[in-house]
Amino acid sequence: MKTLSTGDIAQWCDVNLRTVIRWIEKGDLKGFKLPGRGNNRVLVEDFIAFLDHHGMPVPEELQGFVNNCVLIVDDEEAITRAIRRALRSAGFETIIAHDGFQAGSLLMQEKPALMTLDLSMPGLDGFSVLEFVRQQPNLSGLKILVVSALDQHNLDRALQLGADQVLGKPFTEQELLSAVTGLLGTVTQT
Amino acid sequence: MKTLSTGDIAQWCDVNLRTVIRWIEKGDLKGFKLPGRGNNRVLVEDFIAFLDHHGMPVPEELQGFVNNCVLIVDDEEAITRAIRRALRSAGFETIIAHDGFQAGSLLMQEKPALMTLDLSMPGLDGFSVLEFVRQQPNLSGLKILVVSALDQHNLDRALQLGADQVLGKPFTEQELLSAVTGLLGTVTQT
DNA sequence: CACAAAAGCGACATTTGTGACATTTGCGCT
DNA sequence: AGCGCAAATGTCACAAATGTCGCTTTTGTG
Repeated sequence: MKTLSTGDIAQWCDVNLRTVIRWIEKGDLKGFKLPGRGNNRVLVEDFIAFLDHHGMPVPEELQGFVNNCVLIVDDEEAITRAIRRALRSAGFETIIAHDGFQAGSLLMQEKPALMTLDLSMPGLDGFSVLEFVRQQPNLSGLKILVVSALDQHNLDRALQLGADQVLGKPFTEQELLSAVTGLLGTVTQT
Repeated sequence: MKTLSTGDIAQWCDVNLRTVIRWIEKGDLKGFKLPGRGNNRVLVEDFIAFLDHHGMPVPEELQGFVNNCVLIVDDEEAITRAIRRALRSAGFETIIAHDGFQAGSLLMQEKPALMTLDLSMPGLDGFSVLEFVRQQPNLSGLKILVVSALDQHNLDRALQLGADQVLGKPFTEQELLSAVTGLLGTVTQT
């Protein structure tokens, strides 16, 4: 659990220390205070989220902390393997969940940057997953890519419920990769 | 009753050991001194209270199963309400999950001390949940109480797969409470 | 008992927070 | 473009908090 001081951040952002403190005070940048006089600390992941959110470049020293993990949720082994192969070759970490319980636990445990979600898994309603996830404040950074064979109406509904992007089945490897890199784009190059 | 040394805390907080000692000296962080030359020790609960009080993030390794929180997994509203009512009156915290995804996420997020699990929920195979949970090393402290209307053969199988106890449906409030307190008894006393 | 690793401590170096004030930036207006 | 205003950012000095270093003592492990 690495943290950064205001001074570190001031250097990375090429900005005055005073300004960093103001960002934190105003809530733009998430941080917390040490007991003493309230010296500020920022979790690396929060800092990266901050950079990402403002389209700022991530310093090389912090590249290692960039989260490029993708959770693949689908009950069909064939699909998950295909997606994993494509994403791995593009340099992403992957985890696979074959049912709702695994999906939920792995999501909370591994905190992936993106989840691919099949809407129609037996016993798991993709829409209620979307609703549930979007209610969790600490998953706010999670990108969701819905992958489904359902019609446009259902895809639209998924978007409305909080999916970041949808992909109809069948899809090409190209389409998948461009969707994922589009969502994680600025952060993932190694 | 686990304790932490100043070095541990220094690592968790990403802060210098010297600073931790100063926090303790100043009374910000509650601790006690060993006989020798006064090496410091801090109770985990005091440390967590300290982190909490200052809005600092709690390392995941420490938030495991030191609570009296029970996760109730069942798709039938009536059942979950009944269980919750019984457990609440006995002083337990409760969370409810109505499907597999919620169960998985809440399990990892809240780290309850015990989970009641229905074996036959639509779309969620209780047995595979047992298998999955018992494979996760950081869930080793979790107690699982299986609640099911299935026959003895299936209950035995659940026990074999890692359930700590089973309870046939229907059950009385008494039976439920004695099962839960039996499992948590030794762990939750504070 | 011996040895390695961790912890305490003092002195000193460095960083950080704060307030008051100067400077720059963004933006609408003429 | 020029102007003016408000918001954001930079500057500076000082006090407080935190980090560093070297050394000693304690604790952990065989």
